[in-house]
Amino acid sequence: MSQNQILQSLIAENLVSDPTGARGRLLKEAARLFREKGYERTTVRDLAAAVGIQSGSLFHHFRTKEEILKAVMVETIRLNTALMQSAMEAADTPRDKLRALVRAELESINGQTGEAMAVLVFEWRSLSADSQAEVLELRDIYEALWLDVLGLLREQGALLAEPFVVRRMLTGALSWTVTWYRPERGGLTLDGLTDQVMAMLGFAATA
Amino acid sequence: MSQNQILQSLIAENLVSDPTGARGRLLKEAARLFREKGYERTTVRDLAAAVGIQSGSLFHHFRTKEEILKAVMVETIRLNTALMQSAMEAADTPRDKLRALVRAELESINGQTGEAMAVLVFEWRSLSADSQAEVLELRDIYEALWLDVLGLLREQGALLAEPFVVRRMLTGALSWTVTWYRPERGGLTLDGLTDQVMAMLGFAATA
DNA sequence: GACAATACCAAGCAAGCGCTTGGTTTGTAA
DNA sequence: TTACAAACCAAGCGCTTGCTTGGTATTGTC
Repeated sequence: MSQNQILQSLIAENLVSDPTGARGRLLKEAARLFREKGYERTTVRDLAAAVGIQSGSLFHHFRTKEEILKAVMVETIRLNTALMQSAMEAADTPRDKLRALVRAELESINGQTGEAMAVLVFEWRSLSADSQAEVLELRDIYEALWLDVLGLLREQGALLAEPFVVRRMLTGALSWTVTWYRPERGGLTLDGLTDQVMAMLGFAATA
Repeated sequence: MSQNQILQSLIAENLVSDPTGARGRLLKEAARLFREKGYERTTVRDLAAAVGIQSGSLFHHFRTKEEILKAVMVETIRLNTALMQSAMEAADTPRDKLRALVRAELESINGQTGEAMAVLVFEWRSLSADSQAEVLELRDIYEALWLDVLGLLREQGALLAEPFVVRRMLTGALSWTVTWYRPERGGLTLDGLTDQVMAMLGFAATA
């Protein structure tokens, strides 16, 4: 299934908003602004202006500002969980599955959903405790994908460190790319970057 | 030189504030609050209350709230650069130097200066562009320490990936530990965590 | 073409924000 | 004891914030 097909089916199931609709457009702009200026520094007036309405009109679509932040996070996780699952299923060996996961996460961080992913990392504390708990549940689903694959590699002896530690290190390392990786300037492509990550873990690049 | 000796000499040179003095205590509380609630959500009234003065009195010590954030970051970098330099010089082989750097960075992130280090990572955007430039200059000094060591290992063939990529991945991975590593509960010590990081990079633990 | 429901606007409220002001206390040294 | 600066307080100003309110277009449905 292509990336776009996955997105379409999630929209059909009402799990993520159509980016061409009013709600979807707002969430996209919100992700951009939250990443650019941070959640706190982004005012409801900024958000409204970004989609061309009055600030008060926002509250017809969302009850609070925080609900917007939460929606950005929830929808991002839903989309990326689906993308990862699909990427992983397409690979055969544990090693290739790991590469697929790394590649997929790098893509979600540095591609279309990059702004929303950065928000997920950097604006976590701005969520209320209740919302944090809800979002965490969703995250667990796709963390399990990683741990399964890393566990297999560990059994094979291809990994010297503990799977749960490696996953957490990779979470940090891959998220952090958002602060420095610029594919447009400089020769490192997404596949090249994926190779570098695999090499760092001791897996030589495939031909 | 012990950690404490390094701190004392920096205080003597007026490069960091004495943590027992008024300014030092404020910076320590500021780091705690900034990390706990974020810079924007921390009010000058919070900061003042934390050291037992009125909010207006803060501005006798600092001209603006942002100046407090900047001071937290600057002093943290100064201290940690000194600590890293010292840790690295004590090691002999490139491999041991790398381990010393990893261990030192994990300690600064998860030890005494942990709150300030977390602020450095998560509140970066709250600094004005001018302040960012100033702080970046300081960072470059200790980034060079890492790149030197990683470059040596690369030449030796002990590292499969590019030094600058590895350093950036490690920055993310090690910073991220602040969100999950809890030495007090759970058996993983700081040395154990350091071993795990080295193992992830393909370096087996020494006896 | 009537009628809801949905989407929006214009205006502004109450609270909280960073910071300023004018004046008082405290520490230090001659 | 006096002199003076550093450290602090009490009060509050001007502004921005998230959000509410009462009303008006716009849209889809039969």
